[in-house]
Amino acid sequence: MVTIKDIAKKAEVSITTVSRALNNYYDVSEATKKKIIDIANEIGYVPNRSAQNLVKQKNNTLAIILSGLEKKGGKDNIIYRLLSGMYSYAESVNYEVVLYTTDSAHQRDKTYVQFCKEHNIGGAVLNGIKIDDPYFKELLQSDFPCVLIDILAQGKNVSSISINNYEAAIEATECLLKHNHKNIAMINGRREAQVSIERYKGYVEAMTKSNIELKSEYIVYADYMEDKAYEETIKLLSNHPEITALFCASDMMALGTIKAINKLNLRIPEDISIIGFDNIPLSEYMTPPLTTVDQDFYVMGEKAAKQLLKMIKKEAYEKNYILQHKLLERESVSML
Amino acid sequence: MVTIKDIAKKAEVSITTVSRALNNYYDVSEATKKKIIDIANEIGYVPNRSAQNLVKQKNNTLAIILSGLEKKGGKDNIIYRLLSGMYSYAESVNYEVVLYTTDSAHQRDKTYVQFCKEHNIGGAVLNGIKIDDPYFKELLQSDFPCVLIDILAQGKNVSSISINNYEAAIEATECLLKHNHKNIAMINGRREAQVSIERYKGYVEAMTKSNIELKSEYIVYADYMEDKAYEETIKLLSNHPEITALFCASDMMALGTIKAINKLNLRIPEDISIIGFDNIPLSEYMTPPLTTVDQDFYVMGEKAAKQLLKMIKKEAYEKNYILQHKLLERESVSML
DNA sequence: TTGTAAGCGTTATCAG
DNA sequence: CTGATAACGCTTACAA
Repeated sequence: MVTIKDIAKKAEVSITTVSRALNNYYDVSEATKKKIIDIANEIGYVPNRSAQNLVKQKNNTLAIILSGLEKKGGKDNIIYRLLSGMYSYAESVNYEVVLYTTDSAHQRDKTYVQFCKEHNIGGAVLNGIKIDDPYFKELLQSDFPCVLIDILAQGKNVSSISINNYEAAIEATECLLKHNHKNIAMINGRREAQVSIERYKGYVEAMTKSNIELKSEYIVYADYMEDKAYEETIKLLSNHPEITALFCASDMMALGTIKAINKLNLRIPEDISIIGFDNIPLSEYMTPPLTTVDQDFYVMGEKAAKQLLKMIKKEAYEKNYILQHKLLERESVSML
Repeated sequence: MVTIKDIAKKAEVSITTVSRALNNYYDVSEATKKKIIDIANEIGYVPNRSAQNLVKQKNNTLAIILSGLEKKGGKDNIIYRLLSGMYSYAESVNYEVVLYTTDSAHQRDKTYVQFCKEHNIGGAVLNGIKIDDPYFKELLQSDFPCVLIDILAQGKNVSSISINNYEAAIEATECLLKHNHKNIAMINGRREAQVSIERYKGYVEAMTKSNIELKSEYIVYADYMEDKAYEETIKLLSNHPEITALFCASDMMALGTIKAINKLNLRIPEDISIIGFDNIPLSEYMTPPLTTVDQDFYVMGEKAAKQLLKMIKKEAYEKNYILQHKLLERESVSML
């Protein structure tokens, strides 16, 4: 390994001078600076991050904590887009990103806080974490800056980023309403998840505003899972053949729902209209192309990193940042 | 920050003893060990990775070097699956994974070798790197262990992992042949890419074995890009209406091809049969579901990490590891 | 403009 | 079984 010592020896100066030259300090003569840099390049010197991080008590790295990188997951491309956006911004400000998952945490029995301390993390972006995860709570109580995706922030060093799920759900439901549907069911995600609650509220609001009586049997929960949505839809439509439209709280669930509808020999959108949420890449390739609410996860990742940096640098930041969403009307909804 | 010093003070022992107790050395009494561990937990001690890495001259981390995390990319889910597999294995052996991209490299003007040295990387898995990338060449010549995805290994500390692209292409082409197609065109990737070359050879072999004359006009290159495949297909089918089947070297290109076929008012598979490559999540949801060659990128990522670890530990490893592929016959190919 | 020396948190060597 | 002490590669007062 080539170290500044080697450079110092070769340049016949002290390691201090080398360090200063390499870090572009003001108080070193042009001549020596040039000599040192030349030698450094010549012998292929690369600074040792561990040593740097040890001595400077901080470390230009951000963590992204995810619920898991699953073998079968990733179909929705959400994590990929979040990650890309985050990397892109982090890179532009010379930060690095490390990834940690709840799986690893529980497998290694290392809490998020431990992970962050160990790696001298500046702050973390969290996605897909369940709010009752004890490690999550611990992290929020620590004073690591955290940006939560899709969960409203509470706590002193915490901020959040999401779209306005309530409004988006209203728009989605109203789209169905506008097409004269009245018996509209909702395939929701998880009862406890904030996004699900918001989307449910939006659905309720739109229905109520149109003076349509709510039926609790029309609301089912499928944990954002394709398979479960399939099963729930089969049950739902078998028991309630009067239903003509379905609002799914995620495109992944819409996928399962569509399978169920096909299985029941019903047609989309002739018999059943369907609207999704997220705009996953698949959605535009489905038959028919899925009408859905677009969320730009790439931008969300970027913003999250940006937000985190502000928090780290103690600059002003928005506690709950709202991103624009967009209803994409494709072909899975038809007039009744 | 809580350090071993703090623990030492509280336990009234030396830091040496603390270190030994925490690292579970044999030569420390049960009593003191317990005391130390209790105190460590009590005051929330977390080891400092930078310090550990500095003193132990190695670092349990692996790099994955990718061609880029693009805003619009990731639709094929390949990187996600590779990453998941790699993380999964790395985790099981207590290694960490850091990610680096060619984008960052060129943007920051930091070569892969520099990145690896800086981070004290044990070895790297590379995917999607162009073989004429100078940083890539430099890395191969350094003695960092490298595992290449889809590029045959040459060099002393380099190994590779891929499916048998030649065989797979034969199977794919034969599938078309078996359905009585003769005018079979190929939408290939990049002329210089090894996988493209192998797949091309397989196509040629299958065609030749069936005594079908090869036509160079039937081979087009679309850089693995959806849009380009669209354009090339339009041109190809317009100029050669006798073509009845298309072998696409990737599902992403098949996507573009399908769009083109629809645009030309032809039907799949009645007018044109089509076969893809990769088995991306989208492929089974297309209309009709795409017949394609399945590659298990999750397992590929796992194996790559496993291979890398063997190399790092100087154990025996296979120079070119071949993974199983599988032809998935769905509904985009029909009998002529 | 340059050098000396201390120190970051940890592990490892060696002596007791 | 335990403790001084050096060392890892680097930055940063402070001194010259």
